[in-house]
Amino acid sequence: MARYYLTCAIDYANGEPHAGHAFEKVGADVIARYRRSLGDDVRFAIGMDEHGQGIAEEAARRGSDPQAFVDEMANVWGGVWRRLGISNDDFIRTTEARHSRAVVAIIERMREAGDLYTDRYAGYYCVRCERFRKENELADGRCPLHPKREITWTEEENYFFRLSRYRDPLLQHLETHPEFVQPASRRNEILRLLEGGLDDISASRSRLPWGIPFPGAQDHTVYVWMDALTNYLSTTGFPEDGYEDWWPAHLHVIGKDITRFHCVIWPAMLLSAGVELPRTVWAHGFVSVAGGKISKDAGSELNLDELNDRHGKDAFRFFLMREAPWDGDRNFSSAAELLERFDRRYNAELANDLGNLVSRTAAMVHKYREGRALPGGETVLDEARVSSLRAYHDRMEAFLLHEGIEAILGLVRRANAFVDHEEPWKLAKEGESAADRLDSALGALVRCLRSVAAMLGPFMPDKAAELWQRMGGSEGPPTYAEAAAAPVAAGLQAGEAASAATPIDVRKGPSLFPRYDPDP
RNA sequence: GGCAGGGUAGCUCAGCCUGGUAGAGCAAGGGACUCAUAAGCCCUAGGUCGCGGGUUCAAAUCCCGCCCCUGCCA
Repeated sequence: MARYYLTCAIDYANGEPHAGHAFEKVGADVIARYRRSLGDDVRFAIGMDEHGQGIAEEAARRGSDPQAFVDEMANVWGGVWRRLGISNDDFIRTTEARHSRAVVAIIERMREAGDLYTDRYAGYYCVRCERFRKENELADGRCPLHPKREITWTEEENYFFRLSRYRDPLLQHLETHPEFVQPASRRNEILRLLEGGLDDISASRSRLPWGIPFPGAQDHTVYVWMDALTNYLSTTGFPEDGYEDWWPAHLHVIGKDITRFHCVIWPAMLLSAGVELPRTVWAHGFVSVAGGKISKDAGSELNLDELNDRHGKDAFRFFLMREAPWDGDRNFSSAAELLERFDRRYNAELANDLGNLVSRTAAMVHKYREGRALPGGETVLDEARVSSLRAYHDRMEAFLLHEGIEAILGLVRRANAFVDHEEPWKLAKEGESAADRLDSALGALVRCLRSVAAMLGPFMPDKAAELWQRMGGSEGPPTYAEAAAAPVAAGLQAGEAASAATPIDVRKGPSLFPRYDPDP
């Protein structure tokens, strides 16, 4: 069984999660579930970044002890992810002992490699960015990203990491591994950044107690980004034996705003420490409202739990993946527009197209064949089904999740047209003479819905499982193998997909996606 | 300021690489049907393809300039 380790960026524990965070978690979860549906042994890790001055200050502001504060935040965030159906196998927190052990280990390896040295640093320090800014980087004497914060002149003796030394190796790695940074637009940005040269960066902070003590200099703490990045390694058990069962990671899912940390600093740290590099860093775009990240402004109208409850969590997951491209951005002009599109998509695509297809199929199988769909012969719908499976598989392997959904919906539309074209109700009236044709049509529809369930599983786990079971599937999530989709996944001939079908007992049930009628 | 991507039907976008009748989905209007969640199916879009030049028999599609938006870096 192939192993597959993927991660999300860990979240900074100084505030509440919003729809933008959900976009990343759901996308990564879709990939995790997709890999599982293919039979991979998946490890999916998410977590919290709990160190740094920003946390210490927020805790103080709330009159709380930092540890108590991050404990509370971990509960809040973890709860949200549970309600969204995020199937993470681990939840790493940077205040855990297993994490600081890994951080200390990697720092020590970097030191042994001769990549750490001490120097005096002076500059303006932005607490929110957790980084120094040069004078010419300031706007009106403040950090351009956080203009509301005072920025303070700071001088300190720091440890530095010889990042500059890794410019050429990194460039070479990106050249020889084009899949390392994706999508390609992000890779180009990193290439250009590297071509411009790299400065060494500080690896420690003094007078900042809320962090991991720097090995060999207990009055310093490890630079928060180096601390945070190492989480990907610490969930594998690094540096203990056996961590290589999961490392290198196949995929780091991150936001496009932190590519430099994941595509430059992190791999440089790993190169320095003599640890293998992750295979791919995927930088997704943002879901935004009125041009800004979804946050406090839109937050009142776009509360995550309310969005989750509006049409059910699976519908919300579907909406996020359907509406926003996984390789780009999606801006809504207002919170109202977002909700309107959510409602429309829900009614048009889930209730009308898919939900109705499920009920009309189940109803016909019961009305004309007492609930049992016979295999019948292959139809044009089987051809459409196989090509959808192919397209879906292609798109999902390329991490184009929104296009994967499109492949599913295309098949659903096709199936509805197929019903109207075949007119099974007429075939039923014709009796014996049309019996074969009726069986073929109903069989094709049931096979189609089984494949839809398999493809939909990563996006809408509960609804897909329900659909799967109604269409004669066994307990548990649908898989490629069982959904007559295995030949496609395995690259075999298309025709074999349908021939595996045997009589299928179909169950009727309440509407899978009841139409939403907003205050008639 | 440098680099990258983008500006196409009311909305969200595809097409542009490999020039030659402008497409899809949603929303809207009409029709035939009845298995179904009054859902589905079929028909209906006359949009200066950001602006101005150029190349060509022919440009949304290639070249040049400009305007606007977004991102990365300064």
